[in-house]
Amino acid sequence: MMTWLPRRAAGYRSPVTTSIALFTRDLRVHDNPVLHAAAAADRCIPLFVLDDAIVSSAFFNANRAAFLSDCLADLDRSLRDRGGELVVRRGKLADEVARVVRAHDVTEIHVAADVSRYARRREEALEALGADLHVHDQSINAVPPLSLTPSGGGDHFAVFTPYFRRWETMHRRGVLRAPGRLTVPEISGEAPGRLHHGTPSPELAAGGETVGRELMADWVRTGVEDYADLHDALADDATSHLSPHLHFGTVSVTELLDRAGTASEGAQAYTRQLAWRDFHHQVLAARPESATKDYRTRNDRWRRSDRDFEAWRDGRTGYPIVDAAMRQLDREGWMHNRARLIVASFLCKTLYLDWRRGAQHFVDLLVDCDLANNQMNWQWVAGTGTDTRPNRVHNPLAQARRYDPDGTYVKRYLPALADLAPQHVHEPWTLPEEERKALDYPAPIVDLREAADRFAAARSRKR
DNA sequence: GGGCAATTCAG
DNA sequence: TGAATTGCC
Repeated sequence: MMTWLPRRAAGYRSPVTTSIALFTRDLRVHDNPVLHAAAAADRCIPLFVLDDAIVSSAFFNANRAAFLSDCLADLDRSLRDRGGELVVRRGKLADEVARVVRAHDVTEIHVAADVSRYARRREEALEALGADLHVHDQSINAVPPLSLTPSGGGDHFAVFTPYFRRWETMHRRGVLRAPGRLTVPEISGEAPGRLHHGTPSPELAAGGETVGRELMADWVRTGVEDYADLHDALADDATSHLSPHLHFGTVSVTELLDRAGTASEGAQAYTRQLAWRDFHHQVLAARPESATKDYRTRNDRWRRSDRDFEAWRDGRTGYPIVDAAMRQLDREGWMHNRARLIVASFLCKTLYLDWRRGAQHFVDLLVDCDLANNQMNWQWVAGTGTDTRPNRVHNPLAQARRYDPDGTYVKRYLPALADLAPQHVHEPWTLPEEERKALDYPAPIVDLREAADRFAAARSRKR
């Protein structure tokens, strides 16, 4: 038998350093601590593993698969511009990384920190591969979950405002440059193919860092200053549309906060929204069971009506503001934030159906769907979350008149109502009999007065 | 400085 | 209504 030294035998030092930059939810070359550090090695392998565990989970969907495909293709182009490429593998993450480690004498693995159980296991598995593991600042939040606790004790904040006061005082790291040239060992040479995972929404936005950075640039230049005034105006759609980019890390939240600044009222309001994201992440990190269980139960005995749920899901409730929003979700894989609030409240408070069903439908369609934000916002609306006013009900008509006064938003997604005057568009049942019958639009499935009474009665009975 | 009541204020 | 902070001992 020939003498053969294991590569990682004690005392052995490879003459060259070879790193893996393992991309996770940071699919960008700018302001990426992982890539920045990994690129300092002699050779660097930018790697993304499409983990079977994620692809087969109930939290993956066709829209996120399509968006992710865009992200990987764009990342590959950016890396090729720098002399590198993106290596994409599919399978069990640790196995795939191990294969690359063995095949290319990898000496160091760089990855971003993350608090989810999945991510902690990933770290353990990477630790066992023999190369030095460098876990960098997490990229998902501006302030990492569980790094702030109330001064009076407790492992997390349960109310937003005191959290935000502390959040604002936290130091943020500086924004990192994209690496210049990369030296990647001879490896695969093939651009990542598209991932097929069902049919995406027809008007799904494109993904990728290039698109994300353009959106960010436009947003900080012309959008954010009006955010305070316009963020709830449904028809204007004057929100950033950056949520899927924040989810996949094609835009860095640290860079975004830096560039948005706090000069205008709009920038301050927007910063607050980004802090809500971190707030929800720290709630779910501390109470992971809140993804499926009431954070604070109100002992609701939710109705179980498939008929009502399906009418809501398919945009056939007879309330135009609700139905338009559900059509937007179907068409774009995205929904205006104010509309999310309205439809969620309609499901939980008006129809009195379980928030989990609604949350799961969002998970199934939203391109930006983030578990912590989705579940905790649903719980907030349902009154089982961190809202300190658990009985608050959003009246869909009041919301519609206030945030879509002339019905432009409703008409955009419900062409059947295109010719209605503003005073009828949100309540087509007020039209004269014949005109109403001529509309291809259903009658309301529920009476708001009765629904409010039902909710109040259910809540008072159970306290 | 720990523990408690009072106070403040919340998407 | 209840969480967080503040003020008091």
